[in-house]
Amino acid sequence: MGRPFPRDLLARPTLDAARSLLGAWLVRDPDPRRDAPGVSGRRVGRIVEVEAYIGEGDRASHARFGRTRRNAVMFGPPGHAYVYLVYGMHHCLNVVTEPADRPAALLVRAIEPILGIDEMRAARARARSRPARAAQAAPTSPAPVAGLSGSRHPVAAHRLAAGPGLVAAAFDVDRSYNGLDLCAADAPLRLELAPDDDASTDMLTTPRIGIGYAGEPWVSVPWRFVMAGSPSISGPAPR
DNA sequence: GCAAAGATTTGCT
DNA sequence: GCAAATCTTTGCC
Repeated sequence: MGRPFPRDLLARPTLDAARSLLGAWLVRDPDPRRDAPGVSGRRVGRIVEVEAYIGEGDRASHARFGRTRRNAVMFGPPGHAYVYLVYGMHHCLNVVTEPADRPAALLVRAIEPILGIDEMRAARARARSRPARAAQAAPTSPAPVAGLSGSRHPVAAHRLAAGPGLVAAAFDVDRSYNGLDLCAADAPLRLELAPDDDASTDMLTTPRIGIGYAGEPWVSVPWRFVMAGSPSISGPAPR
């Protein structure tokens, strides 16, 4: 078992928390209460891309509407999962940051798979073959054919979670995990410190993706953080 | 009560 | 490069 991720690192200003979260591990244990039949292996990946959403004034953040039923978790204590559905089909996983009553979170945009590659492939196949609404229903979907993604070619291992919707699909994250404490050592979905503090990797910052509606300065602030050189960052596969 | 848009991904032209 | 898929949430009447 790895070391649970310290909540203190997430209770700080979100841009600082982002640099701590980059490189951390996301761990997903089997969860028989809600998993599809056949899910038995642990999934582990290294977070290589996150985006910061900070405060009610951030016109790109869901918190811009003030506290609502959807975003209530963002207003809660740090270290919990904020999960929502975008475009009616994809789930997105966020890690809440900053002290309670200050709505902020980090969107997990990409993960480098470490363990449980086959389980991730199977989960992505399931996510594609059923509507998002059924994701929360009882675990009755049939086990998919191992190794097939539904496309002509199997997805390369390093691209399995290379995007926010793909992270949720590969790790079987849906709204049933909204509010879950990701710093708890016994949570089925949780954060862990990387075994070796990998300070060798450089971090890059860029503007956030897919928030053109927010206008300036929000479309330009460099609040997207990526591990330089990772083959698993979102978007077209890097050469 | 209804219309519109969205922190995306995929496949086809 | 563009559009479709899909459904919840927000905003306005």
